[in-house]
Amino acid sequence: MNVHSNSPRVEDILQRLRRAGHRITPQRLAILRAFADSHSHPSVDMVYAAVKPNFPTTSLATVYKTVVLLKELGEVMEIGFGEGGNRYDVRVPTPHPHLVCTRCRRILDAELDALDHLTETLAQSTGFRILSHRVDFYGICPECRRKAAH
Amino acid sequence: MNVHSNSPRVEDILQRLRRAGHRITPQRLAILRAFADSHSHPSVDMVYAAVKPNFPTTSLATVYKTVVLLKELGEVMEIGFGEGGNRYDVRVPTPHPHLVCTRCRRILDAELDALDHLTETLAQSTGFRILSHRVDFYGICPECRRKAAH
DNA sequence: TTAGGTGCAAATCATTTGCAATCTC
DNA sequence: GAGATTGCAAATGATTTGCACCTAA
Repeated sequence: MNVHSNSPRVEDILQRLRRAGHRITPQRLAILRAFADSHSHPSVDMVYAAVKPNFPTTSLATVYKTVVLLKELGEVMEIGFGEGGNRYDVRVPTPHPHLVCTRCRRILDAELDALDHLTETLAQSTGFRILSHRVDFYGICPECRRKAAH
Repeated sequence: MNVHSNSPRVEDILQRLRRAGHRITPQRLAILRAFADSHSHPSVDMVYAAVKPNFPTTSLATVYKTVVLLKELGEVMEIGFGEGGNRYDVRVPTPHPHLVCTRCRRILDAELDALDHLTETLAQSTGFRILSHRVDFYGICPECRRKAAH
């Protein structure tokens, strides 16, 4: 992705930012691009590291503030991890299952059609009004398994 | 539960502590009891608060150190929460689904027989070796729903 | 022009750690 | 008595906040 074109997802967010009365600063644009370009689920530090080379004056605090803003607008979903900081999903900012490799720390999206049905069953049997979920599977990704086998 | 008898779960853990060469200090005993007595999934602060009245000299650091020890021994499972600290499960210290009330912060265990089958399907379709999971449903518990309806 | 945004540095909050004093085995 | 454990206080690491300066609209 070159520096002068935005992905549809970035344009999308930019539009909503403007509509909500927020300003498009060069820092924000760079942070948005870093988020959208990241095919994994980046941490704040990863985004910061990706932004700094193109925009050396950007501060970590600004990345954090931008993340807060994007969370408020629902454009980013936070996945809480104890170690090494939270990770974020800009591509699919709604609850969905993840596959987390505990070796390389990569996070992949997973398909699990059965989940909706499961949620409903659980709601009925417990009386809970279920509004959201967090479904993460931890293990070793195919790549790391291959490496481990020499 | 009075101060002089231990639940089977506490006796269980005490035995394994001794067997692993760890000492049974009064602080540890009090912390273990607080963990086991708590029918919800307590945070370190909750355990600390429960221990202090009976054992005023106990320090937070000791509670933390005991938690580390219990985690290492597999007697306690940590459930990571960003806000307000992690929560712990001593009763069922292996991965299982939870129902989390976002209003009263209560955490309940859930039954979900379908999960094992689901995990296996996911492992096959993705090539991941799945070793663990974290399945949490967030919502409003029956009690909080009742209160909300006057 | 002027609110909103940035960046520094200091403040938080949960958790960990170093270490001398104190206990359990 | 020896080595593990405690408890204080200081260190850590992620995140937040206060505030003077800056800049997009």
